[in-house]
Amino acid sequence: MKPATIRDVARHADVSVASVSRVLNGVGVVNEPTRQRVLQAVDLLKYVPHSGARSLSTSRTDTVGVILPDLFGEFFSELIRGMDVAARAHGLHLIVSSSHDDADEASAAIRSMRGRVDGLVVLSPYLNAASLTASLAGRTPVLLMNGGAMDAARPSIVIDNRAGAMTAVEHLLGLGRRRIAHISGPSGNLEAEARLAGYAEALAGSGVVAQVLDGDFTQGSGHRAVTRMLASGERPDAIFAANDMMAVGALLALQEAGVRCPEEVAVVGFDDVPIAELVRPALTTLRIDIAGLGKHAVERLVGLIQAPDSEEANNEILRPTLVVRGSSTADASAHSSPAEAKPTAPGEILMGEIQDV
Amino acid sequence: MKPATIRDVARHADVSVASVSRVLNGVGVVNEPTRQRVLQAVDLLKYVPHSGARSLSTSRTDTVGVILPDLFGEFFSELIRGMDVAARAHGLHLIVSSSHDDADEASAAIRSMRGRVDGLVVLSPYLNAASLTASLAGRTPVLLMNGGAMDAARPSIVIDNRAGAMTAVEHLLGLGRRRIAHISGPSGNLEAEARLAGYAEALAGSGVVAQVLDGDFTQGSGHRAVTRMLASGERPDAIFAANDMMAVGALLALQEAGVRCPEEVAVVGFDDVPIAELVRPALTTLRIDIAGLGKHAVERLVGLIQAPDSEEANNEILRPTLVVRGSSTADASAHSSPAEAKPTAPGEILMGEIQDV
DNA sequence: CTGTTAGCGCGTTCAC
DNA sequence: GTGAACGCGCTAACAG
Repeated sequence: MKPATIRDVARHADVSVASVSRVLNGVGVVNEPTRQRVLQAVDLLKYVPHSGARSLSTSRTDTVGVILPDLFGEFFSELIRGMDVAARAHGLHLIVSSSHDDADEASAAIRSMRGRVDGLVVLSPYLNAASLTASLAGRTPVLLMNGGAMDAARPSIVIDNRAGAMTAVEHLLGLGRRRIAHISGPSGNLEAEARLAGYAEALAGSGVVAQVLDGDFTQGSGHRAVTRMLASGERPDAIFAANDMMAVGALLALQEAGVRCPEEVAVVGFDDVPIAELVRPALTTLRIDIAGLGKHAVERLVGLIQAPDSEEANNEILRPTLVVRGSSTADASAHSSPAEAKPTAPGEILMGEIQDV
Repeated sequence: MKPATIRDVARHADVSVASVSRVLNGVGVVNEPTRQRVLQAVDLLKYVPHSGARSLSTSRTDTVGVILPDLFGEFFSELIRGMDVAARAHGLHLIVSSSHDDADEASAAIRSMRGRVDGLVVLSPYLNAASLTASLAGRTPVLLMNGGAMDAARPSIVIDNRAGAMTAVEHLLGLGRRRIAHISGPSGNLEAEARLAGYAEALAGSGVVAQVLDGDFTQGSGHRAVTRMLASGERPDAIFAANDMMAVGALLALQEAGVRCPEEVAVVGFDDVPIAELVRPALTTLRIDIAGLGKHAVERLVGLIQAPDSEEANNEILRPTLVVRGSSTADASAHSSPAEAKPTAPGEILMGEIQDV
């Protein structure tokens, strides 16, 4: 009852394993009669090549891996979707490994990938480059996306979080808001820290005093942060959350407290996950084409796999784009009104660009 | 520059490969001195076991695969998240293979998994059991989740789509709605067809005439269906969409047209994806604990892997639960008001149960 | 306790 | 054109 192997097929077709291999891989030349006999045996025995064995012998797995901190929220699912698209387009399988909150776990995960994948996309916002490099012995091509302290010696893609955050704050300042609070991401997270830095920097020149509420990138933390702040009597006129999920939590907290958005408090998020334009008011945010990013990452990884040293140390920086929606418009009529419901508001303002370094 | 192999380590530590293997796998007994020499060599050479080779020899991959139709929307990402949780808990890797819209693609995908995984969770709502079984030669444990025509001879989990749909319609009828339209899922999709059947059946007894709008499970299709319907002059007083994404699309279309929900038109979805409770009005839907489902699926699969014939042909049926939110309450004050904004509305009504067959 | 060796399933030189 | 044999890297008997 065990699955047939290539030898079973060879025996059945009365040829050698070499011929079977040739037929199946379409390499070399085989006489038509032999070819037919092999094909016949293959489907009689329902033979399916054992990809593990094949990998061992070819040292190609036709699989790429992705190391992620976690799988919550829409950011990572969108990213995976994009990566999957690219992987499939190149005939590759995708193996995901998540929930690596610290450097050690991530390192272990990376190591456990040896012999399983041809290349890796690593998102580890908590990992510093040094610790990462240590894990990355071997010659496995790796594309880094650990926003922040990037290892200049390795191919990478980073999001310009600081610039994005500054854009967000400047947008709010431009709206005349003067009490701008920030809901931060988890401490130790490089992306979160860069966004916080951008917030602080943008504020620095304006005389507006910074007010930071602790968050951890989850919707619940955004909700709690705002609820607590309101309870303490604080009344900012704008909130910049370090990501969209927290911004959504903030939006809900405001609604529960009866505080109108954007009239009383404007809200800006970061990432532009799909729900950003579905909530009401729709969320102003810094757009990252997440799925596109995932796709692009895999494509670069494929390039690395095919030509390991071609684009070494190519560090790419993506600048997020400001998308203005109802949660931060001066126009009060935009708030929760049916007219504003269309998925793509006509008044969307886009800024920013993608630049290569 | 090539990665060190176990033989390099053995040579370096001046022992045999067997001893290295013993030390690394903690099996058998090894003298402390030898053990130390091995460990030393391992980290000098930065040796990492080649899991591919190990798999070939142990015939275990420590990986489970999941075959999906696509990766759009929140349903699949939630499912993957749940599966990942369970996989990690069991020390397994997860490999995803998506975008298999027809039986052939899915079959190919399943076959290509041989030698890569220890077991498979297959979601293929387009696949009939016969064609599936053909692909599933070998002894690879497979857990089916192709809602609908389940192969009674294989372990499976199905969602009681028909019952769920009936519950939805009955809920709307109970609200006094008499013109209930249905936005269907893609034709040929078993889940979609079962939901449509449930809709029709629930209506049959009530004298209400069925009205079906074509959809394909995407938000856009729900939006278009409703827009077109309104344009044609039709005015239902309720819409039951075959999934939440289409329901969200419907909600937006209604808003754009200035039709009030739930006052004029109530809307009910299916799945209870995370955004269901974030849109306004919050969406009444049939809850499936998606992440829990994914987790449970992997756990059953693990059981199958450990004892292949233990629970054979255990067919499980999950009954979705009605969750009433703002989009279908009689109470008009619930609509878009701040008071209704809290994530978990106090007035939530839950029905249904999970049953084992 | 440790070393030798035979596979795991397949691709791939080489001679024939 | 075709086949025999070796190697991929590792585990698991089996001897010693």
